[in-house]
Amino acid sequence: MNILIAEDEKDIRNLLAISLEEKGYTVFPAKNGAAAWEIIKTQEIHLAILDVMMPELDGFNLLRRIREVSTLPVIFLTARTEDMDKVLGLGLGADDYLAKPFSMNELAARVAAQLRRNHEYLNPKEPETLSLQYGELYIDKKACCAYLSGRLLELNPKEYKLLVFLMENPERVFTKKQLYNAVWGDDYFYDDNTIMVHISHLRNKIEGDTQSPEYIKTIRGLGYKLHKIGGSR
Amino acid sequence: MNILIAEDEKDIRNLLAISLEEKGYTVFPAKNGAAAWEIIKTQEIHLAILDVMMPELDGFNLLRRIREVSTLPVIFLTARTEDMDKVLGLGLGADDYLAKPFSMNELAARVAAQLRRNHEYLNPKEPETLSLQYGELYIDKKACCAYLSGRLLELNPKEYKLLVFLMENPERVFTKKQLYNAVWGDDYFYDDNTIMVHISHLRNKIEGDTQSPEYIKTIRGLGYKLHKIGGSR
DNA sequence: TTTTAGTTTAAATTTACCTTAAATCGCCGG
DNA sequence: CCGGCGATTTAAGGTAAATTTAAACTAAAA
Repeated sequence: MNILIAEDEKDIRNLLAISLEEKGYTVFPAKNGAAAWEIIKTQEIHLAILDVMMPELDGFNLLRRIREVSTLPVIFLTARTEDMDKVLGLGLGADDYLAKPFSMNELAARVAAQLRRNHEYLNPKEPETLSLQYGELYIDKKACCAYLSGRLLELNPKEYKLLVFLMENPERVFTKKQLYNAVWGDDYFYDDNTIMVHISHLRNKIEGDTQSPEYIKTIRGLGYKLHKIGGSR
Repeated sequence: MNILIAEDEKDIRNLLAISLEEKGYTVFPAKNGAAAWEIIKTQEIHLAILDVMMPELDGFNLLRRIREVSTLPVIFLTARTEDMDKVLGLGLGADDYLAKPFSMNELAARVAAQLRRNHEYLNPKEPETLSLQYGELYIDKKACCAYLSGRLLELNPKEYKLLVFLMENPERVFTKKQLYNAVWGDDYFYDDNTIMVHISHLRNKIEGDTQSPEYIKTIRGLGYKLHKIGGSR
């Protein structure tokens, strides 16, 4: 895995580089945004760590440029909380951010999380299962159709995606945010309520009794999961 | 939180000790590496601040020795930049470093960051176990389900988190405050009673006889622990 | 015995969730 | 460019469950 580090302070840059190399990553250090951009154009980079404030080309504008051509995962570093708000506010598509001072453990964890996430995204589930089944539910992915007890369900696109995602990962609890991420693709305009309404709609179409759902279970305080068939509770 | 300070210069050592004690930490000062090592072996230390140059046993070798037995967070202090490079170059696993002279605020921030980080999950090296087992208790973290003797337990979110935390650290005594921080997060207003009530609820669900609990033991004056199976008291 | 620490229960409060309806968005045809 | 339609989001009110508070009780230490 190749990681780009754009950071103007030498000590921090070295600390980051060495720590990440220890973890087995290949590191490409850059001392300003312009140098970073050169590296991105010429190397295959899998994740970028950008300082917000840098000479030549600052983190914001570098990210903007990156986003014009790719969805490379980007983690922002910043010393000031106002910058943080700005990162979020601009909605430029930073995948994560970290306030200085931070610990190497923390950074390493975030890096691993981003790479893992991106990896899952790039290699979504084994050689494409084209149909899914769970109890009386059946999905034909080629035709994008869902059936309940052999009868076609009229699902809207979001409802369909939600159901597919849950059926691909049965028994596993997802937070609303995770579901939003999986179905909508990002989490910038995320709102709890949206997910809840869609879950409600979906239940109305697949559950016999929405009061005690057979398929989509609520795990209070956590999220939802596709529930084991025949299980209690 | 217990912090070890290994620093040979008396003035600096005292300054550090006093400042950190002011912030509410318990400080264990040592005037050389050998003394520090004795403290580490006998006390429960949560973070170590090591000077690089010390008589008897220098910071590098002390860290090496520490790393053979634990993942204790370590912050290095050094006056010379060459030492800094050495800290990094050796890849010994220092979590952070600080160049002298430094501000107390800076150090306090780094200390807090390390402790926070370490507290979030006590075993950052473990590749997160997805299931936990202890006696007749079993937890499936992916599905967020707890079972007793194969039967599903209906736990509330806080009860669930509490049980997970205890099962991830069996045999270790936690104060009520530590448990509270682990489950609720550090920055909520803490109240003894809350923890006690939740422990009570949890016991009602997992203990056959709440009068002589088999799993969650009370250690009077200290806190609670997940008790060794079959052990007495 | 007195004091302190822990347990338990029930009531009060807060939070999270569900549902419905209305508002908004985005696309297609006229 | 406009109107209409389906899909999606926002908003509000209701409800149930989880959490906290409070108080009475019990056991252990001093």
